[in-house]
Amino acid sequence: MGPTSRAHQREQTIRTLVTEARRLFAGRGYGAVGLAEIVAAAGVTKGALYHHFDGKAGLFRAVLEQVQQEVAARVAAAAERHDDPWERLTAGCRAFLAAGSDPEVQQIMLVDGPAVLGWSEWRAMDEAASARHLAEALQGLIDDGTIAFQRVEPLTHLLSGAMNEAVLWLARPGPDGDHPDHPDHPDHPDHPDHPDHPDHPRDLADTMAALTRMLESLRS
Amino acid sequence: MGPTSRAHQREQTIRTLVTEARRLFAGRGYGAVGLAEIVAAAGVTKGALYHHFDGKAGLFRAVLEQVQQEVAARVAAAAERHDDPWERLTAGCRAFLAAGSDPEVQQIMLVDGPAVLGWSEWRAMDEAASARHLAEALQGLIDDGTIAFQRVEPLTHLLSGAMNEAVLWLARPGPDGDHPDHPDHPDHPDHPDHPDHPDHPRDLADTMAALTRMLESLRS
DNA sequence: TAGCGTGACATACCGACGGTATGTGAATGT
DNA sequence: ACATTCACATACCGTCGGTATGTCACGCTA
Repeated sequence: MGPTSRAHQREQTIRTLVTEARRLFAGRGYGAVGLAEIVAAAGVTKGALYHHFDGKAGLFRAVLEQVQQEVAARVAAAAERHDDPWERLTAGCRAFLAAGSDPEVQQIMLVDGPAVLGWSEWRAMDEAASARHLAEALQGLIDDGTIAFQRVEPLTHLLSGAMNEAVLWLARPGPDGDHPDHPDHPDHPDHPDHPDHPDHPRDLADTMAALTRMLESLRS
Repeated sequence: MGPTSRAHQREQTIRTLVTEARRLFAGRGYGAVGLAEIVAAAGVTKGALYHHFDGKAGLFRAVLEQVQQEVAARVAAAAERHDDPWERLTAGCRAFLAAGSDPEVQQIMLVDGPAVLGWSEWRAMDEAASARHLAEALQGLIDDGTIAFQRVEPLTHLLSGAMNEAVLWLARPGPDGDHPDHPDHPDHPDHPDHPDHPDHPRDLADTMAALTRMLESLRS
């Protein structure tokens, strides 16, 4: 079975640590989770954690990196299913809003990320993971004249910020408690009436419509 | 001089505590500032702090409330200098981007706020302070047909998020260190006279231009 | 294959921090 | 005047992030 080689053990420990930390950070936020809880869930001790990461923030950085990679992958996959640059952009935005429905994305990537690592480092990581693709897509549309000539950076940050906030708003808890403490998954949805978690199912569509209108308006 | 009445002492202590906490939180972030440092700067002890606030987060809440009030006041003041609803909106947005040049606004209101109090409470406070005015302005423009008919909430959050991110991006440190550690108070109490800095003077103009274009595009 | 260096942890411990319980003296109502 | 309450100060506690040190298995070399 699993060969107990050094490299394998190392990788295994790191993976478990990141996975459990991700689960706990997403559930109760960075500040409310202690290292003791993390290492207990991972079945190791603090010694192991500090052997592989430089402290709590370092572990969080690894978690954030993983989350960002996954979001970026989902967005890229959605974009690549289209050929027209404009379609690629809108599809990517749609995929981002959809990916944000994951509570892990909201809490780790959008709420705790900037506060724990500082805004500039968070921005740099987001840039490397996904904002770069957004900027490239926009630049392409500017170059071929699809949207009005302008610098990409301001536009990129405006759109990026708009979508980040939209993700958090879309995930807001409904009138009833959405996840009082743990986003646990009981087999029975509260209201079997409606399909699934969009508390306000029209919000996603309306938000995407407004976003599309904003993008559309940039056409020259 | 100061009448040493109970109410006066109370108010004085609270004000000093909030002021010093605001300065320290803005300078090094919520997590890096201890209560001991705050109460020492305010010239009181932890007993006083816990007598007036319910813990560190409670003090931060009071600080955030103050910062949000000030930003909202500046935005409102800028908006009220115009009569045309459209001008009021754009002027308000411009004032918000300018108000964000204050490092206290960036760190306290935009970075630590959501992480410390949780996104939903932060959102509720922002809603009460300023986002409500944005929503009302947009609703007015929708009602009189200036911009396309649509729900206000998605639009409000998209614009709010866009501007929040824009503020942080505009304040990014230049190639040289902007504020090595302490952006601590120069002798000039608040605004030197110009909002301040821009490391990249064209960024603010370009961002405002892009934002205006986005708004303009919503016209029906 | 015996030995040995190194990597991958576990254990024990420390200082600091957020929070609480209790004491105290001045201001205030009666 | 006296009692009460308020606005703190003091002393203390549990927990947490971080560190120093110990230990044992793996893997390379001779």
